[in-house]
Amino acid sequence: MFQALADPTRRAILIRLCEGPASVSELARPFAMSLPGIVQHLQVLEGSGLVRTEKIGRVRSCSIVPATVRLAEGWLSARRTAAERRLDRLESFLDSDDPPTTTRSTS
Amino acid sequence: MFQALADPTRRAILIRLCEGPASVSELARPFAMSLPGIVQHLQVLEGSGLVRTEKIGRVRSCSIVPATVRLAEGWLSARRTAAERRLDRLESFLDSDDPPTTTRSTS
DNA sequence: GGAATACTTAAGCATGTGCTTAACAATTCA
DNA sequence: TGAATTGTTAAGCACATGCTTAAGTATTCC
Repeated sequence: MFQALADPTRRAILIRLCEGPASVSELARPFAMSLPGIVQHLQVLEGSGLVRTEKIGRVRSCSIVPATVRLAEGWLSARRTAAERRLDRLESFLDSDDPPTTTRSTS
Repeated sequence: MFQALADPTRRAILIRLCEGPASVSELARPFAMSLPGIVQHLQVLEGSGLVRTEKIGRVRSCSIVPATVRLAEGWLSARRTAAERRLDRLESFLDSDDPPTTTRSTS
């Protein structure tokens, strides 16, 4: 998932898909890149679950999957809040003289 | 930033750093990987701004930078809400007969 | 049917990434 | 001082990644 987000072209494709579904060649138009190149990026995006595609007739329609984006978001949020929570505890420990609830070093 | 998050070892390092700062060799301990390998991952993490390091004496102390994590989170959040907003408009359009506020196709 | 459209597949190539080992600092401490 | 600890640098290697071109395969439209 983060692997899929790591490439600027793929992020640009995601940004475009926020405005609505698009065909492969519509997605390719803004880029100075061959169609197969774009298709390969789409495969990575689809493999990560960030994008869903459906072929109707000869045109493949691509759309973003918000739930998967939210998943990545949730991962980051969990880490960040854990880190911040720790910093908050540290801060309040430094501010007051009250003994903290639990620590191992200060027996 | 997403590039830095794309590697599982680096994500594991981040998870560890949520619990507090750690030295390079402390970070390396859980992994079946040489020290230089870990150092290289730390360089990527520091380059992305996700981790801050400071060398005191002969030990380098590494800590997570929540603000940068929040930045990545914000990027994802912006995309997701844009995509969801569009889907909500679509849904309410399908549910009611009221004309939507703005669209280009239905002049 | 036959030409145009919209992709798809396959192959190949240059560069990037993740890792290793080996050798080299720099710091601490007996 | 000199040995142990902690990290750094450099080189090299295997494999992954991002791209290309060339040649297919469906679909649609005339």
